[in-house]
This record gives sequence, structure tokens and C-alpha cells, in this order.
Amino acid sequence: MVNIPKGTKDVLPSQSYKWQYIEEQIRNVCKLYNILEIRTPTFEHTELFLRSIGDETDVVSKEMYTFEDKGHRSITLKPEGTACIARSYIENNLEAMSLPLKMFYITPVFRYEAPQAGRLREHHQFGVEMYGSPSPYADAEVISAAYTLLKNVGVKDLALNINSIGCPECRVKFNAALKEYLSHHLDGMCENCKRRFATNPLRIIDCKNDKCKQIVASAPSILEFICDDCNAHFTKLQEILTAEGVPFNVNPSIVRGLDYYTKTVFEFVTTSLGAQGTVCGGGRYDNLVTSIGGKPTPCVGFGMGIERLLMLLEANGKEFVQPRTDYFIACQSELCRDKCRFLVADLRSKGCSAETDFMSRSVKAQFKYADKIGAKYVVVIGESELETGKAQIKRMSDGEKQDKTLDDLRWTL
RNA sequence: GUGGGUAUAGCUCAGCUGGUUAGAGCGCCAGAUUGUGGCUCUGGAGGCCAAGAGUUCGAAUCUCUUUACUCACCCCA
Repeated sequence: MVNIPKGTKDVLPSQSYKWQYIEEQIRNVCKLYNILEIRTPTFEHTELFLRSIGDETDVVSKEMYTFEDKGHRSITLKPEGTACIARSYIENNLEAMSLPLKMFYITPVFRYEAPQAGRLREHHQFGVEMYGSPSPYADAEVISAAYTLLKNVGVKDLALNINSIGCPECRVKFNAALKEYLSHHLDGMCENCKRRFATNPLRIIDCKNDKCKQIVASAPSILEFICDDCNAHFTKLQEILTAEGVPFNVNPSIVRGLDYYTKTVFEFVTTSLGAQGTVCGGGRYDNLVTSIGGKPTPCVGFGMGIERLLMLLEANGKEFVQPRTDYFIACQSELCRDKCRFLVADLRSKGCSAETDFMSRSVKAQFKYADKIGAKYVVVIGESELETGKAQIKRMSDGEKQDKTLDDLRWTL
């Protein structure tokens, strides 16, 4: 027996309708927002992710599925969607389309991690990218799309946290101030943070360790260090969100783990998913396109974890509408099978979903099966129906039966 | 990579301090109703009790090892 690889999941026939529902809602919202779909390959040259995500990040330094192909190229299964879109944008000269350009994707992404609740080695992301506008209205547009989707699918227990991590210039100043402050408190911090002090002090800000939290509580805030331009941008974004009725909290402790973010960062988080509460994360990345060789292009976007979204909906007690079959044609004996096939084909040609027996089971068992697949109507075809040309159609919801001729069935079902 | 937990039927789980033939509920198949679902009743199929070793007259149960799964740290969606 060969098992499914660690950290991956099958979407089974009994569950796939939930995925289809989410995807349908995604497409609906994107249509309303004039966001066009883009599809890029499942794998890319490894260098793309080294240059965009940052080779010091955890994602790149230890979580990528990287291998050499038979032509000795270094290939990586995409660990996230944003860099791939940027590559395609540059390579296909999408700036030649009228800007701004809004795109979305639904894609599997791969990270070699220890799986746990809400964390897989292959998961699926819905993402939106908006290219070309540096305006805080663009940030708001993208956040609004995520918010509308989440609202439309009916999630509860979800909060939007926003922050600004400034531009690279502000961050240099902030990093210096942060290190200066933390250097006086190194003894009280956890081992991880002592290490991070040297490698990535920004990350200490969202350490979950209680002692570190206390130290961080009186640390300088990034918001005190961002430049006038970044500050105006962030203030304006808050005004827009407030005016448009999108509830949010400013949370200076959110820091994203991918290097390309600038200015706005945001997360939709919940407490009902265990340790992995981030359902959607995103922000602005004005320097991403130049980092991989394109012209300066302001961008803002997000990624949303579809598995996490589904888990949250299940936790919220969401009832998904299950797919149903319209008609089941019960076959009483082998003599009637061809007629049943004929009726089913006829119904299907009219756009009705229809099913008949393949198991040579009793009529009773066929009714049970019809019930299970949610058939709305059942018609039994037996030898007497073949002789008389008449049949009864039974409505399963209340058991009511109506007489029909087989010709009626053909034209009125 | 580092910890904690779990492993018995398709699923969710009982199985007491070792005792003979391995249990329930749900699900599946069938019968009661010889051509009509849902409710009820009855029956059936389905287990090398994760694998290996050890202790013992005797192991699903105790010990050790391995593996898998799971939760958490780190990080992210």
C-alpha cells in the first residue's frame, strides 16, 4: 500500500462541493471587482524565489521543494503565488495593458514544513494582486475584495489587523532603534529571540513568549519611525477603511515573514483554528518588481489559505448546499435497461441531471440510492410501463406521485 | 529540526489491575414489505488489535524499538 505523502490531503467526492462553493464565491467577487484570473506554472526557476521572497527567510532557507531537473536547472515548486505573478507581469509586458491591472489566482503552493492543524505541505491559496497604483485607495481596494469574499461566504470570528512597516528607509532607522532598545534587555529574552536579535530583530516583535512580549511592549514602535510619506499613506488607508465600513485594528506587532513587503501589511485572523489563525495575509510590495528585474511598479495584494478558510467555515457551523441529482430512473429488470438509458439521455440533453441503476439492485435498493444522492424525482420503469407507455413520477420530498405517459416524461420532466 | 499525545472494523470510539471465540454506535449490503426512499426491527459482510522483539502458562492490554498520524514550538496561508 502506498500512502498519501505527509502534509497533503485528498479532497474526497463527498467534500469537493465545498471547494467548488468557495471557488464560485471567489470568481463572483473577482468579477464584481474587475479582477482577472491569471494562471502560472506550478514550478519556477529557484532564483525567482531567492530574489523576491528573500534568501534569509524561513520559507526560502528551509522550506522550499527544490530539485534539479534533467537539464540541470534548479527548479522549485512554488512556495507562494506573488513572486510568480510578478515574473509573469514582467515577462509578458503586462504593463502594456492599461494600469491598474488587477489579477487573481487559485493555486497549490508547496512548503516543506512539519504539518499540524491548519498547516500542510501542499495547500491552496487564493490571491489577489493589484499592479500600478501607489495610492492607499489601492490598498483599500484589495482589502475590500478580501473582506467582501469573507463576508459573502459567511465567516464569523475573524478580525482584520493592519500595520505599516514603512519603506526600506524608515525600516533602517527603526531597526537601529529597536536593536538599541533590545540590546539592554537581551538577558530576559527567549533563546530564539537572542538569535533573532542578530539575524532579524523585526521578528522579535511578534514572539509569543511572555517575557519577550513584556519587553516588546515598551519597545519603540515602527509607527513612530515611519517617514512622513509612509505615515500619510497609512493614515489615509485607515480613513478610507473607516469610511467604507471595513472594521480593523491597528496592530504594530504584525510583521510579515517575506522580505518584499513595504508600507501596509495586514492579516485576517481568527482564534478558532488553533495555533494557525491567519486566514489571509497580505500587504504592499512596491519593490518586488524591481527586485526581479522589472521597472519600479507599486503593487499590493494578499494570499488567502483555502484550507484554513474551509476549516474556519466548518468551525463556524456553516452549512454548505450539497449537490443533488434531479431525476433517478429506477430500472425494474434487465428488459427495461435500454429504455431507462434512453430516458436518462433525454433528460440530460434538456439540461437535467439524471441517473439510473448500474448495479442490478432491487427497486427498493434503487430508491435508497436515489435518496442518498438527493434525487428530487424518481421514475420506476418496469415491464408494465413498457407495455402501457405510462409511468408514475414520484416527488421524493413528500412522496407525491403523478401519472405520466412516457412521452410526457420525455417532454415535461 | 525539537518536544507532548495517539495508533483496535470504512468512520467515531469502548475494551477495568494480562485470562480463553474481539465489542458498540454510525456507515455499507440484504430481509421483514416477492415494484417504491426516509422511521422501526432482524440478519450479514468487514479486524494479522500499526510493525518488530521481549516478559508470561497466556498479551489488544505490560516493557523496549521502529513507523505512521497528530498537536505545539519556529514560520506561514
